[in-house]
Amino acid sequence: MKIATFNVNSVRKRLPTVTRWLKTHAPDVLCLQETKVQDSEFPVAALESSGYVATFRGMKGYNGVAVLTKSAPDFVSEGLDKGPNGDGPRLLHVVVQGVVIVNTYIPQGFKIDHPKYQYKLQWFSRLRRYFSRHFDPHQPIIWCGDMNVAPLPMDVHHPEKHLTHVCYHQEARDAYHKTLNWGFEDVFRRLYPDTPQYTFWDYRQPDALKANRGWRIDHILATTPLAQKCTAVEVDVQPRKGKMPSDHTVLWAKFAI
Amino acid sequence: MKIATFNVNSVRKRLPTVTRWLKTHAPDVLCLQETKVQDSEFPVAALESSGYVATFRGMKGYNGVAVLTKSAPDFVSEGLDKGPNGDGPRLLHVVVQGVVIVNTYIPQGFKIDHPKYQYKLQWFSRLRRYFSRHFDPHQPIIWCGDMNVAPLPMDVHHPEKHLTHVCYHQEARDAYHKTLNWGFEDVFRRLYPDTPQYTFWDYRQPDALKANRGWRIDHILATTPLAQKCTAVEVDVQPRKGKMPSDHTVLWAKFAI
DNA sequence: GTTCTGGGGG
DNA sequence: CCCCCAGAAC
Repeated sequence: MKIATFNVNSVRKRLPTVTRWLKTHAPDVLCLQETKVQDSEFPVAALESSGYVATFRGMKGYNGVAVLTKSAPDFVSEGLDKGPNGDGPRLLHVVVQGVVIVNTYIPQGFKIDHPKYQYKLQWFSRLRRYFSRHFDPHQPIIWCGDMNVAPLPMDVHHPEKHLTHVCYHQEARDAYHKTLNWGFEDVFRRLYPDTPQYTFWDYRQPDALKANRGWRIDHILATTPLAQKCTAVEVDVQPRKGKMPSDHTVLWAKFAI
Repeated sequence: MKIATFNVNSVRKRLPTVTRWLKTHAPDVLCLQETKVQDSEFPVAALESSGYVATFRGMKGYNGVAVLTKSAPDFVSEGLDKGPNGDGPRLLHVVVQGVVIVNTYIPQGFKIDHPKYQYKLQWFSRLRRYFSRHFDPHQPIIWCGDMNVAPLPMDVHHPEKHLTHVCYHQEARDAYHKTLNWGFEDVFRRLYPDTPQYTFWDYRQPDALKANRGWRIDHILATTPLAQKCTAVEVDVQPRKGKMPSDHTVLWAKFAI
């Protein structure tokens, strides 16, 4: 089973990138974040003709998540909680081929002294509760998406310069790790303990890609029974290098199931 | 000498269309209207590498005219008058290969009961004065551009439905013809007195192009000595049919000089 | 429909 | 830098 995650920064703007990637890589599952589109405008048809079923939950202008699968999921749920405060456009939980997949777009947090940052930190604890409430770490579960956290110094260029950045600040890393420690493993780091490899390069940073000034903030995490079956993980930089790129690129992992 | 006119509706958005057209048709002169770009942002380099010198006068967001020539013009002037009321971004007057070329983007006029319509009508009389002040009808002069006037019933689909439209209203046609009668001939009508042929199809009209519901409002006019040497005129519908089209298309004419 | 503007967001 | 939105223009 091949599963991928990609913060598209508008699924409508990135439709050619997405369909080409699906064609080339034929993943079983592609999780998207920042689709930035209302459900009524989600490009279902284009993805259908690429051979994928789209499960999506979006809103006007911001956020939005989607899961593309080769066949319809056996189960679908959205948001951390029921109701309007559940942040539907940030979490999709599906079951495909017996595997639970939780696709999240974690709040970025703006600045460490802003209420949005507290919201981000709380999001991780709410998510940990979500996992506890619904699953057991012995189940095969994948948690993936844009976590807006670079877990280790090697996961950001010039870490010492970013100590107060919402994606590297100690509290954010702690909150992320606490949720991860519910029962997940970072499959990229499992296979490549020492390889610096980014998944995001800021549009605003000039020559960010050329100079490789990026961040590893997109992750695929798996519970131990699944992580043990992970045979390959790769960051595909191609989409970021191509034309009309998202600021993120695709991360994928293969599992022997 | 081959000269063309094209309302691009943003020269930046239409750069691929323009460069492809230059490559395919190799005109001596291409006049552009609605470039919608400040002079500091005009895409000089891209047009230079197509082998053309760009003379341009634009503003932020609206209007803007340009003349592309194979070599630098011998003379350049902008606007109907000196100063801020001269409407520089609506008129460029250049001299190339001994031929005067006046490229205009005539005000559209909004609605016939609006002050903008009076401004449009006045524009034609100011332009006639411009011709009188600067030229003689015996000189070889070309006046071309987006005139925002369909001169004859055959120049608009359903003329009877557009009697109060600012581009077909009698006063607008009269104003246009009065300026034309200073000493110009419509070279398209000279060669094709009875052929309905549009140059503009409204984006908003569904299937406008397919159903050919358009307007002939872009024109190439020449003083008699030059008009007599006109050997070919054509509306090239290709750019309007292609992807990312302007709402106008290219009109070109060839002169045996 | 398509492109601008300006403002918000990352 | 690139995306969204709403509003204006044609």
